[in-house]
Amino acid sequence: MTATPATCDRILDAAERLFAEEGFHATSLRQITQAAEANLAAVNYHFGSKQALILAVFRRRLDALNEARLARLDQALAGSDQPDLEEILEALVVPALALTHGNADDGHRFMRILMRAFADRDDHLHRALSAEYAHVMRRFASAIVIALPGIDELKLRRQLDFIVGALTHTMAESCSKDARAIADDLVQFAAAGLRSSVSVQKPDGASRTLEIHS
Amino acid sequence: MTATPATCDRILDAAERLFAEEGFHATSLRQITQAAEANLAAVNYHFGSKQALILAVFRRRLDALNEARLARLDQALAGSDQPDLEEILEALVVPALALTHGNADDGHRFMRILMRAFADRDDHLHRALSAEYAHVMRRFASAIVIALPGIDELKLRRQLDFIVGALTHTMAESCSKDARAIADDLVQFAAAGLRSSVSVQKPDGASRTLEIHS
DNA sequence: TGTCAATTCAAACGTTCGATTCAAACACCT
DNA sequence: AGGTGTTTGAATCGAACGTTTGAATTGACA
Repeated sequence: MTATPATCDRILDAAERLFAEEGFHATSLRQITQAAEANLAAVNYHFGSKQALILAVFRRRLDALNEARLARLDQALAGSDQPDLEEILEALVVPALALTHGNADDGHRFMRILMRAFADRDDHLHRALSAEYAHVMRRFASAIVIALPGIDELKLRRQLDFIVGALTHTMAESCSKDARAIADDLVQFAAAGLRSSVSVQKPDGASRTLEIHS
Repeated sequence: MTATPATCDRILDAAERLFAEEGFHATSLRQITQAAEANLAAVNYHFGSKQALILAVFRRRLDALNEARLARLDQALAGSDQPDLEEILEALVVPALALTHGNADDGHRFMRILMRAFADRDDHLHRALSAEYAHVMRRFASAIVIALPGIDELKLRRQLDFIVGALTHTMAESCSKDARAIADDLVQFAAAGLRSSVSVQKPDGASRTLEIHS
């Protein structure tokens, strides 16, 4: 299918850039193939259809992103019986800015695409995205339950959505040079938010979290 | 311009629904006018162009949303010299779910549109959106600085982006019947995140922040 | 060098798009 | 009723869309 690296990848790169800038439907195959210096028919030859190209652009990075997240999560959990919450959150957040494998704007662009995909009722795309994300989020939820025993799991699901939303929105809006600082701030912000729901839930004196009062 | 309520508003309603479901570019004027039981030419007559219709759909709710936010913010600030952080955050979050003025799905739909608009490099739309949001966010940042004196203002800007991203993402993804619980969780989550950056910044004993109530 | 499969190319297909036109229908005022 | 400005209707425009086709080109192996 995708034997040669040349045309096939040039199309993926051009499509990713244009999709991020203009959107899926607003970008024509003629724009993509022109930017990729490829023939118009090359898209349907290599990918079958425009919809399949969208999915290919999408999977190329998201698969790697979520794989990196889970690998880093395993690493964070391997240390001890009581994993560090901040390390878990870094496993969720930091790989997102490692998307910038070559061009420094790649991560920024892909976050825009990610936000579009979330916003789209594109069905095929939205379905595939939600399914894959659900698996990853379940893993992270389990890890956080270990790090913060007693946390309400329904609330945790929502809070994970908060974190993903904050990460996606902020990285899509901000320039990529701030990505590292954003990630650090988000980890701290999210850790405090998560801990707060535990300390409210378990007001018994032995709470190890949040004992900075007056 | 928009004297009669009938056709003009029917078009706006249909456009909002279709934009949320299909996206701006994927929705044709023919779909909109057919759903609105109006003539194709009515769109260009009433709004001038498709782009202007998008802006009109957008402004109709966003103006009201941000107005409600600022009104509730003023109310939260009027109470005392030391405003309550949770009340400020509620002023940011709660009006978003009050968008559901008639149909319960309206707010959910509009959040999808909002996310699309953020993701779009639509330029006119993105520019107008960012400008209007910047004004509101500046007001909220000032209020939070009063509620949490000593907070780092650059970090606060990022944290406000976290909150807006979490709100938009979560309300767009979840069904609207959970909106109230989501808002409550988000306020608590965000308040803890904001307070954490202050307590880290000012570890001197007299920190008045973070007094775990109840 | 000849062969064959993989890839690229130019050209065209039918469809749908946003926009425009002009006449008919409507509402409102004197 | 007659005149005026506003709104809708049906038809049509050129442009751009995604897709398809079949011939030209390439490159590896015999």
